Amino acid sequence: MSESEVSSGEDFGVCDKCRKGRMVKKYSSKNSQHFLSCNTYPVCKNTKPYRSNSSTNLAAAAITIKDEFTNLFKLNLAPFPRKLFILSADLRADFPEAAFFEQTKLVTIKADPRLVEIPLEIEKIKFILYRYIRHKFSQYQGVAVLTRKFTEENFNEVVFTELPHPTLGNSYLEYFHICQAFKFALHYSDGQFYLSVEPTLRVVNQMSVSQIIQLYNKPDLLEKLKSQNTLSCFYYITDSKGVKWRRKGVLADILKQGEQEDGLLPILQNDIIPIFPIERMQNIVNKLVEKGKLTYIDLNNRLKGLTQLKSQERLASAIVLVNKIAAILNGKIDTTRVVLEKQPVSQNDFYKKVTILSEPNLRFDSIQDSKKSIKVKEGLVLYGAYEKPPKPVRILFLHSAATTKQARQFSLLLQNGVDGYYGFEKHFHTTLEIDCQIYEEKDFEIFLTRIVIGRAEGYDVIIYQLPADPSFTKTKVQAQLINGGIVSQCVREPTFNGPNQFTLWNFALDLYVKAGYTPWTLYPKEKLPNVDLFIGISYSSKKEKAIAVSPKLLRTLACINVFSADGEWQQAYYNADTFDEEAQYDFEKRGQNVGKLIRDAVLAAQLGQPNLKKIHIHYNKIFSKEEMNSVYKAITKVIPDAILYFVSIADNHTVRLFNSNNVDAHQQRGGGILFSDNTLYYCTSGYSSIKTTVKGTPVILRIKCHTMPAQHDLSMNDLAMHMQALTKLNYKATFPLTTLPATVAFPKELARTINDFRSINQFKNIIIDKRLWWI
DNA sequence: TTTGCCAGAACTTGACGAGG
DNA sequence: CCTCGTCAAGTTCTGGCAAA
Repeated sequence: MSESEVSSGEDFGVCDKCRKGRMVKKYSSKNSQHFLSCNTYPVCKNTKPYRSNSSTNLAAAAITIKDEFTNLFKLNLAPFPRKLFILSADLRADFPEAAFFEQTKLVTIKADPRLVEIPLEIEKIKFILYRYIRHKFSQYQGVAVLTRKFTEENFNEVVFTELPHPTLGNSYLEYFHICQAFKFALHYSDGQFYLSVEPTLRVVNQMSVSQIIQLYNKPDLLEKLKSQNTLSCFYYITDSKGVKWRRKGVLADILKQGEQEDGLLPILQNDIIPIFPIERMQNIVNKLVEKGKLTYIDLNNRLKGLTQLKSQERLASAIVLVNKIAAILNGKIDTTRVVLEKQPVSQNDFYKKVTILSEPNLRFDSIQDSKKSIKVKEGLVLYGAYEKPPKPVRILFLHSAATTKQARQFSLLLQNGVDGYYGFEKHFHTTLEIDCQIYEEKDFEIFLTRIVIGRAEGYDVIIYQLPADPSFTKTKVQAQLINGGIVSQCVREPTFNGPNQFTLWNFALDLYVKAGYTPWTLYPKEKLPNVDLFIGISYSSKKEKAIAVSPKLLRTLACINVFSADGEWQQAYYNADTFDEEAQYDFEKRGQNVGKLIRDAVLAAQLGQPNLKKIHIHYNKIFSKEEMNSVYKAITKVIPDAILYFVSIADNHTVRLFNSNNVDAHQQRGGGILFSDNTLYYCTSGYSSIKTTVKGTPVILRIKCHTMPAQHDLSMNDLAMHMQALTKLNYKATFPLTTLPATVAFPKELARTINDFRSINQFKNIIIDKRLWWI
């Protein structure tokens, strides 16, 4: 070491050589680089290369961003394609740029008299662009195209191996390649294409073959590979155009071709990238540690810490990636110039922005409408529940003999409260009576049967602790009880063993709701605009658990309605339909069934609300045309002038919203953007006046709406208000809000529960009105 | 199975094209 | 017409943490 080193004073942990000194960052003027060295120098001469932690890189990459922005980046096409053409096979050679469309329909943007013209469709152009981007990536040197799951060769994701991870930093790269992968999606809004970039962490163990040989300390890789039956490898091949392609199945190829005459493998060693599962990586690390080759890294632990990227980091990663993509992408698809802007799009750039909506009030008394609050717990504490039943809620608590003490204690706490939970009566204005009953393990079955036969006379809800025998599952017991008309709540021993106030709160609310009472409703004076009735539907599919040779795929359609009587909102009706290949309902004919089911819901709602007209149907997926037509047909039979709003609500897309003015650049609850006349991105789960903690980056909802008939007093702002309100109707927890509105969350759960019952052959048509028995 | 919210992984379906 | 592979998109499961 020369004298020209300058210590920066930063600490980089204990020296792994002498275990006495600390590693510090120093600057060498000789090679103008930073490096790490032990501060006991010259006693200990340990040095390490200094790799700048990526967070600083990312900060530098974070270009100036506007107040409110998204993870969308403008993709400009100039001139904007006006026409699309089909490229026939015999003309392929004349259009080399179109070669990458080979696996799909051959479509090119270039105009040429020899080409067959097809109508312009945005979806088609999006498809072409998507292909183009992937194609470009695969050509770019230094960019490895990896797969979504690292065991197959899909060209779905692109990984920049040289990019360090913001949290792990570079040091990790010495032993594993921590790859920053991302998902991207193309969007089209108002004449403009956007690319959304979502970074996701992928850990891949990529080692060159020479490293493997070193690792196993054996030169005979071939033999080694032969013994690794499950080893899954990628390798690169170079095609005639000099393009590097990633291919799977190196093992098969090697075994097929064998060693070549010169003793070399048929594939260059450096082109092989073996991929191990994490468990295996961990073993390798352990071995290296034993050999003293590296300090121990608890990979799983490190990964756990990485699972939640805050908005700021997430966006910074995205920007780094977009810069890379832009460098690769900017160019031409024939005559159309493609340019990706590196600046994230501001929310103002969209056709319309949804400003933060105020938090709707909830009503906590069915008689006096002055008893309102925006917070659930506050409202319950101050005013009690919406319904205040005159008779006590009666519970039967079944528990094992071993947990008698804890169960009794739990019951007392539920009744009398602890910390911030003040007891059942204080909050719901109804007493809670709990009878504890001990069961012997071997008698549980008999016990259960006896309760079902007796119809649990005198009890509103049964709480049960599952016996140790694993054949009794929650699903099984719940099904048996509900088939006998008994509403139940399962509880685990750790839950009632020393519960905290939150547990008690949620549990008490659960009992109150399951006993059949409404804890709160929306505030009637803040009537939701343009809606008379909400209906939520959801499908669930699940493989039958039967031992049968070919288990059937079970599908269930559940339907909930939430309707208004004089502006007050409550869940009031549910129904579920099951599909069976042979039986009454065939999934293939779901288009018809969904119509029938929703018509029933409308008829039920009409009893309390004769002048139904505007009906919103919420769904977690995209509606098919068939479904919409079927529903429209069925409902207009009952209400000829009905206006239907088909609202699909998705939370599994790649678009995120940010706001640089907030902590971590998160988007608050209540904000959103209008993407088009009928598409809204809206945040329901960020920080708000009633939510003080947020983890990771808030997931936002994508709300698409179609109306039938196509007439329009449709305002997406109204839909945003609906979401804001409906996310507060979750009667499962006193947590003030949920991401998904109750209209979607409840049917989802109902459909799943019923499917669970069906998968163990415990399904009957359950008719228990006005009880949310499945939550 | 107190709950929900972020995550990731593994799985499935449905649409579609290629090829027999 | 059928089968199979590919790809996009959806579902289900699990973990860790915090909730007023």
